[in-house]
Amino acid sequence: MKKQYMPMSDEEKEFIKNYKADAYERPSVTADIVVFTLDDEDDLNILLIKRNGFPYKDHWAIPGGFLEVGKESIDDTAKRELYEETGLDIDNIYLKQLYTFGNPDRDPRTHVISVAYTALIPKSQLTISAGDDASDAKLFKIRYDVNGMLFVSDEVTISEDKLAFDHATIIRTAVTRIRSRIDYEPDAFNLLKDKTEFTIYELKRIYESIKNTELDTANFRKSFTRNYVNTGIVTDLNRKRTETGKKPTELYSYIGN
Amino acid sequence: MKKQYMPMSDEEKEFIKNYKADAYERPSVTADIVVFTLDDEDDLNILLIKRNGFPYKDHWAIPGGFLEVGKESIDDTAKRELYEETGLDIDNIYLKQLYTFGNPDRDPRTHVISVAYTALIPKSQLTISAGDDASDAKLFKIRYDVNGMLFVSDEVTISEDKLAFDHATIIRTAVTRIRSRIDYEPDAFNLLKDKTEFTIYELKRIYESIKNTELDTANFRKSFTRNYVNTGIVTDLNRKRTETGKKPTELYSYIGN
DNA sequence: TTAATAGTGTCTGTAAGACAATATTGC
DNA sequence: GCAATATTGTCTTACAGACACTATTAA
Repeated sequence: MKKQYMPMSDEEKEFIKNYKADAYERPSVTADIVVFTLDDEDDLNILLIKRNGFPYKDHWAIPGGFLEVGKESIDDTAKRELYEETGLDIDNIYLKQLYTFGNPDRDPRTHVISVAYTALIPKSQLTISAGDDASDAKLFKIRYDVNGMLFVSDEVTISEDKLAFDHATIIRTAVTRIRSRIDYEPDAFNLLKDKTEFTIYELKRIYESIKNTELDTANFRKSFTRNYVNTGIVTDLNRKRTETGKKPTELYSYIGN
Repeated sequence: MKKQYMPMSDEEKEFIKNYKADAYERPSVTADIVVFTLDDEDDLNILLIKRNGFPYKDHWAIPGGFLEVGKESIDDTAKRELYEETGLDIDNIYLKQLYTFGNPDRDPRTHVISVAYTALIPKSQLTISAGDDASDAKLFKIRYDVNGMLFVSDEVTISEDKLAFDHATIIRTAVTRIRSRIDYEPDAFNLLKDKTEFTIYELKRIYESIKNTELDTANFRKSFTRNYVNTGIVTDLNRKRTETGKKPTELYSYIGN
């Protein structure tokens, strides 16, 4: 790790002591998180909150919040906001930086730079509750119509132009990213209910939801074996799970690398 | 494109008018650019500047500068800084966002969020000049030793722990990124002296420099033909360039997609 | 036995890597 | 012809997709 920088000369110490950050106008910085999960029908969902303050009051948005300057890294801002929103154990969560959005007019208050993150979380670990800045929080299925995306829950459907800020763009970027990453990264394991004990079909359903297509069982097994079992990323537990009326299924455990 | 947000109610208009961005402390935001080029020996180089102000005075750093709040997007900051540093026509340049670095102690002055960019520019288009904030600017070959990277020019060699801020980390991230992207994206074309008229061997040398390995001519031609010529991304000019003592070489032109 | 799902085997096409062979220039 | 480089062809291996086939459970 990089050591902390030590000013060398008295002149430099003096400069830093007298540095006025206020000399230049500064923007606000937020971390905003696109939380993906699979619902009970194994459809890909994202978490949206309903804003209860201006701007975009009563609009749906992705969760996020402002960086606490000098106290935390922007990654930690994302972790903190995710914790406040979902209450989950942050350190074992898939949370990756996605892209930084910095148009001057994306927020009507002031120039706000948004560092966007993607999180993949099994629904069983999500405790969805409206936080301080939200009057509601819900999971929405991602659907498409001629105008782009739709966000569908049991009670509400939102078209993407109704989302707060540029959050539709952020979500589209996130969906594109996880769809392309799934082909060469083991991201899907993070959506398993229990990655220490799962069947290949549970994993396959995750791939199908993310890729939005059906996969061939035999071919999926071949690449699963080659890429994960044979490389040691996944261990065969040599145990089976039996469900009524079906042939028992082999169980695997995700080790990682 | 997303329409500009229009506040709906008088209440909301009032809120935005009275919004005090200063209520919360804000960080500074910079765009910093890792500029890659190939030198006359076809080695991969990066552009570094020597800082002439505190902090890290007289240390080498990647070019960059502060966002002008409310006036430009963070992408435009990167373009502007790159223009100020190299004087080149910004609109035809490969400039892509890399990653955002936001540790609170990466700059001793104050909390500075750095949105890092990668640029790929042919050396013939680079006019290297020290700008306002630099006493020198130079291209450096990237070399490796046991401790990590070295940056080597004719007169100077810098080990990565001598770079300003966390710029060694940023450069390492950038190198890793372009090395992996080269296998599935047509980034290499951006380093051609003239992408409207080039030979397959000029392109091959760029691939070899970025991947840091020798490539088989026959196999390179096969994938070049399949991925670029047959897809229309590259046109065969049906003309040859003849050099003395050698079999003439076919010329191609990059169209893009 | 049968319905339902788990799991295997085979064939085809494509692509990557190693490497041999042929082609065209200036001298 | 020869040196130098350009270009083509062949062989092997890996892998993805399509699809037919076999296996094991509960009822």
